[in-house]
Amino acid sequence: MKPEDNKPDIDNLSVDEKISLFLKKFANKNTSPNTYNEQEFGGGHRSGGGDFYDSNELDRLNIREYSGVRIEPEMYERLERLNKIAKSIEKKVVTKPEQLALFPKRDYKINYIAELNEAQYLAVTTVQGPLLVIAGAGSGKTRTIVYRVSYLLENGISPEQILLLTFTRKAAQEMVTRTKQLLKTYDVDRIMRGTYHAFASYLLRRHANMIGIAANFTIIDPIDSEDIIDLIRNEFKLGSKDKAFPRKSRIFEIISKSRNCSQSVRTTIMNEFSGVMDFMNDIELIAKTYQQYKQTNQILDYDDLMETLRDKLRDHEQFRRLVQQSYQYVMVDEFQDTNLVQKDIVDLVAGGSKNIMVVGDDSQSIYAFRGANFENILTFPETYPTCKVVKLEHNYRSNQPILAFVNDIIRNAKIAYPKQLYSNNPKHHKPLIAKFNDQQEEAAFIVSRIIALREKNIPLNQIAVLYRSSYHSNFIQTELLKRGIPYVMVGGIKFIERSHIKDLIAYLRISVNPLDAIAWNRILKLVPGIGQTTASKIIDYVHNNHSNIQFGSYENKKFGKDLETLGDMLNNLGRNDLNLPTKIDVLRDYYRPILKSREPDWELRLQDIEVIHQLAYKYQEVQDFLTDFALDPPSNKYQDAVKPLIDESEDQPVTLSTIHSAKGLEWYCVFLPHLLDGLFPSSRSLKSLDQLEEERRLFYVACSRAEEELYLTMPAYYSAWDNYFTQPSRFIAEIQKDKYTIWRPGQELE
DNA sequence: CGGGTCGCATTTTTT
DNA sequence: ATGCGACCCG
Repeated sequence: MKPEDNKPDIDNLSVDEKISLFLKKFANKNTSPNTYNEQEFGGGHRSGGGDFYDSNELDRLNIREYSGVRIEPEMYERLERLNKIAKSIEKKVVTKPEQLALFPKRDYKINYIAELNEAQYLAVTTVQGPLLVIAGAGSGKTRTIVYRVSYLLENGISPEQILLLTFTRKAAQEMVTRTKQLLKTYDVDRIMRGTYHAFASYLLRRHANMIGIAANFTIIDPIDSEDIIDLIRNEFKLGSKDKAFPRKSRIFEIISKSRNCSQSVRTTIMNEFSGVMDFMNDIELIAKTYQQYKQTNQILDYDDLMETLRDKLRDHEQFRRLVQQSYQYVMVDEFQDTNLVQKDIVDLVAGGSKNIMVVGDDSQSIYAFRGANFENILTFPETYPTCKVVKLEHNYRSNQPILAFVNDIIRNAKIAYPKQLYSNNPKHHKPLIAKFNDQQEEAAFIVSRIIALREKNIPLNQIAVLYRSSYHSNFIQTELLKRGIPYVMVGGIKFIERSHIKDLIAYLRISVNPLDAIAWNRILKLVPGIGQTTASKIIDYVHNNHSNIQFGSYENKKFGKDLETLGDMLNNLGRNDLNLPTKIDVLRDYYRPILKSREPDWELRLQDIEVIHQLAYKYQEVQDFLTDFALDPPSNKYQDAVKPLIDESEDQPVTLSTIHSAKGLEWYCVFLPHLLDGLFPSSRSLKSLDQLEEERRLFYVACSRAEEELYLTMPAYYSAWDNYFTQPSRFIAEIQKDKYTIWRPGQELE
């Protein structure tokens, strides 16, 4: 049967059937003779239960059989320079607490010496001057920060003087919550803490007058940014004929990357996006116009928040002094993930007191693709020559065999601070590596192990399946559904990015700022009869009308009535006597028919709006609500609220997550599927040493999430659109063979 | 000018 | 499957 025969019925197929259809399609695919190995697969046809790969393959893994990455001469220089710095820190490592306890001895509520290990104690009590804390995976990093905050408070530092910068709101909140538990009598809530972006938005709004910017600027997310780029491209009629012209998402990626790395668009394209070199001038034009557009419309995107704060701190002396005086003790979490602009901000804020502590693990830097510069942490000792260094290497998470495996991953890294994690937990077996005939068998193995664990009374929420890319979860999901195991997915599609949520937010944005052209453009096009051209005209009209929301000159058009209804609704949203939940009610009544006419699953989407409604009770001001929504795209909590995949059993769900979203978390047992070379490391990363190194760090992050059990699995083959992968990941091949166990088909596990 | 339909390319990771 | 852009008709 040809897949095409089924096309009309595809919606009626079960997930399983759909997947098997896909498989058939892939099996018929012509594959390049270079990568496809006839021998191993018996010509690609399965003929009943046998194994189609050489089961001894895992025994023979050898890193020399993998094609290496080309390394340019200047790369060697860089490696040498960085490794020199990395090694030099050994001289700065502090060992003696007595010299550093600068505060007078006093009665502490907390027995710091007893409750912390030696390295943690040093990190906690070294509070004057710059300090670099290299915190290996699972080494009690959060605990150290929490105790350090307590230590400062107990020594009479007022909470307002402490600044705690993190990458997620969750991390910031967790630290404060734990500090509160530790120290009940202090006003911990007055500590200034939050994400870089929240901190920037707070400072910029609060001191807007002083630094000469409008206090009511709009913060836009990347989707809005792409919309602006689209507008610009249409305006200039760029690339309308040329199929190869990059999409708005790619253009935005380039612009953002160039800004995060503080380099020109031209340089960025030449170095990292050579595929769009032909459109260099057009992209530069778009980038320039994009910046101007935001400026005229008082809009800041994520990168603007960072850049504006950096620039104002650098150039405005009064502002800088004020900020420096406000925050005498600065602590920065996950420093390896900062980009150049964020590093500048940190340096500027801490430039007065120089009481700055950065915590991070260079081996866990996995965000270079969006501009994170892990050299920031490596070069910290250069920026602050007098800095002290503490290394946290005692791991409280994983057992010794897993740590031995994890240490061996980092041994293969080309650049890293030297470190060896160790643990007092010697029990349990080595990580297990297994290969299967196909993805289904792999998934079946994983799920049966999950069931076995549950029978051993390991709660399901102590188990995670972590993968390189979100689409790698398909087979696992299918299998979990089939066997009735509840699960939650972390990462993936973001709630905030769904179009109906964006629509709702756009209405609210206009009620706060009637000059918000992006929001106007979005919602005007929802009115039947209004397209791009008319929308632009109406936006101009509103601007020239001193931003009064009324459409007098359009009342005779065929959409005049609808426009009037929209205007009335927006005016209601702007009323001061209605609270936010009531406004959402108004909004929902207006929006429901629009949604119904546009989306077949409108009822489901309406439920999402109910979630917004619930959230709205927490806010007094629409502005605050919008700021939070723009800065803290809350993916996880909404999925919790919506969670369609979990049945109502009392079972806690298994976690499915991308490795990126799993950072900082831990589970009793972790499965890493799809470990084929080309998938992980991704074939796209094999072009440069930097990218390959980052993939390895990602592998390190993944493996170090496991407390007691770690399973590394792979199917015998994987076909992608243009590629075919069969070789186990090189990251396994480069590990010493005594660090893991190979599973043989049919072998029983305890 | 708006809106529907068709065909094409597309998947890395996301605060 | 999906989203985006090109193309065409009213």
